[in-house]
Amino acid sequence: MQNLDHHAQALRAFNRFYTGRIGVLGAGLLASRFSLTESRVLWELAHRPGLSARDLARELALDAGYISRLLAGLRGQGLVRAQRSAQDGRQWHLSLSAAGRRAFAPLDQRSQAQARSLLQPLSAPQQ
Amino acid sequence: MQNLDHHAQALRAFNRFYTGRIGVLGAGLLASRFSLTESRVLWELAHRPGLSARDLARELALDAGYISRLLAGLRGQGLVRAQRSAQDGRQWHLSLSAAGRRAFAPLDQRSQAQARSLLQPLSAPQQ
DNA sequence: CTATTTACTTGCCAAAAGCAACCATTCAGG
DNA sequence: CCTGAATGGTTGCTTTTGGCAAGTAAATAG
Repeated sequence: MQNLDHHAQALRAFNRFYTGRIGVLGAGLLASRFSLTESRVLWELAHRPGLSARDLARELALDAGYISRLLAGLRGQGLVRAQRSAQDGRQWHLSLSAAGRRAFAPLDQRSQAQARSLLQPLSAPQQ
Repeated sequence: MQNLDHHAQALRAFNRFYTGRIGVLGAGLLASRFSLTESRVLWELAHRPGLSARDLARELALDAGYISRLLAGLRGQGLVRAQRSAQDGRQWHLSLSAAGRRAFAPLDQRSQAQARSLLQPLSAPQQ
């Protein structure tokens, strides 16, 4: 199921898990209308606008084709905007639209609220 | 499909995501013959023999039907044993066979121990 | 200018997992 | 003791998730 050449990225992802970003995402997700992976995409775009599809694929360790479809869906809902890169016409700089930010913001806030209780026990030695 | 189960579904998805990270990390080790969820099942049975299918479904936040199929597969491979409960003829007490322990031991040592410690804090506060 | 690489798309497919209907067993109330 | 509801598990079916490979357009190396 997973690709061997994603190894370095997987490690980065794991690091992010420890720094709390993934935990933050996960906590707030518990009331959203987005799928888990959609939320991960939205989170990335909310916090790092301008990423390309390929950046997302690497960052989230997902298949490029799958990302492409996800993004098509989010664009279709008017949540994500893409503008073609001036430097490289193959790339599209992605960002949340105003509607996307509106839709994602509550999710992110809920995340913050629960982040501590979720992440704190992680650092403690057991339980 | 809406309100009642949304929370549970999200939790399931989050759990998979959570463990998915760990799986990606230890991909080299875990990639062997077991899927991530199979590994979780094996871990539970390795450390808490005697659980029922329903216990597993709750513990791992997975669908009962899915668990049923997973277990059928593991039983079919001779890795898991089931004996009908004397107190309740509907239940089956599950445990690893000798072959199951042999097959799971290496995985357990490498990756699964930390997977468990990471998962632990999640189940209590979120549930 | 051509060949190759890169970013993304799309068709196809497999695995993962949920849902609902079902059977067998247990259990609770009359 | 019955009967109906709850519970544990199984099975048919479907959706979701995500990978792979082939294709297109754009960039870049030679």
